[in-house]
Amino acid sequence: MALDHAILVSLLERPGSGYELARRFERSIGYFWTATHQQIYRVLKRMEADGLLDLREVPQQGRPDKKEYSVAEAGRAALSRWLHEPIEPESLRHDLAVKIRGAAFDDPATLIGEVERHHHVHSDRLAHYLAGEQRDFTGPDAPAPDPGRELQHVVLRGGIAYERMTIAWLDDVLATLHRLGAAADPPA
Amino acid sequence: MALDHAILVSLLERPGSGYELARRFERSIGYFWTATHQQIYRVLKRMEADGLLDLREVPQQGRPDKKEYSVAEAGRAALSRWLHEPIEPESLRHDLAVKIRGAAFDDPATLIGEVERHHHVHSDRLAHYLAGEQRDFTGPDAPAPDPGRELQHVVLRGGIAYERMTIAWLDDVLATLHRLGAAADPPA
DNA sequence: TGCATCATGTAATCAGTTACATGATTTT
DNA sequence: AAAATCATGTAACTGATTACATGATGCA
Repeated sequence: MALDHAILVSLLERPGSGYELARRFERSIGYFWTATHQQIYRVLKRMEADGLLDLREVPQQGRPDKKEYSVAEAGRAALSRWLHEPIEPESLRHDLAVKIRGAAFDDPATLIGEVERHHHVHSDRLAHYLAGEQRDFTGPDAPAPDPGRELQHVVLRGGIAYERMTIAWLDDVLATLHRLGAAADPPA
Repeated sequence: MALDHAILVSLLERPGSGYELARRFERSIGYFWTATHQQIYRVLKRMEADGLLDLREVPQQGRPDKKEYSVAEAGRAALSRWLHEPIEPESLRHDLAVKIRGAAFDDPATLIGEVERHHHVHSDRLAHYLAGEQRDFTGPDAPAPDPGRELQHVVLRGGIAYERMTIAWLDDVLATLHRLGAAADPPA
């Protein structure tokens, strides 16, 4: 149930509405935990009912009221408890790896376009992370470091390392697929 | 629904029972896709009912019959269709990253033991992958390469790269946690 | 005698995704 | 006039996890 904890962390960093949280889950915290707005609304409601979150209805002109959630004392305690519990190192779920092994039973060249597409997506993500790192941590206009920011930065460095590793591996995959294609289908 | 496809790939590589598949999902294919036996039995039953798999009941002495599944023509076609469809590059679900950001609201030193534990697990996995690579692909007793094995190898190289990257990142995380601890709690 | 392994499953619950639904405001 | 953004939700479905359940064989 790490979505609960991801929400607690995000709301401790800054209180906000379900909508705002959903947007944060598209960037920032979403780099390492995803959730859709439907899921978020459901969980917020449950956590508020359980007393983990406080709710403040903010009336707005011409718009539906905004429900701003913040972390209640019980929520903070729940997060702390979770931080002290060991968690399992996660196991991967990697569709592309399944596809690559499956390609042995089809034409490996089928996958070249797909792998290139993934390569492109990961290159974009890397560029995006690096820009964010520059803006928020290493650039001249970055705010002064404090423990919270240091921890955010080390997590972002993890994302950067992951994207770099993935890109290098996809290069390896592409080279392998081309090699197999060339062997099966030698030039005239 | 990539579990279906992971099962198809595994059964194409070698037919087997639910029990055998469950064990393969603890190693080999399980390096990049996890599933428990309960899940596997359920999915096998459904896929057999849908005509994607063939079932052969193998009577055994003193033991319950073994149900050996193999891929039917329709299953092969379904796999091929899936290989030609684009899939979304997966988004991460990384509990530990959530914890690290959460540590800003608790004592960061809490996490040192946890991070060391993960470091240990990933080091073990890396050693295990490297031994497997030696045994199956690069060592003197490794079978001759063919396209299927080349693809298995490139997937394994991905696992190795992932573990190496993760270990290096966890070193970075540990150094960061120690630095924060030292700053908060200077030596006497 | 007890534990691990082989071999199979059901039931209940929880988490996550997809589709549907509404309605105002702001920007192009 | 249309599209994007702000803001909230329900309902149905699918997928994954956890707990429970059975029973033989073989090893220490």
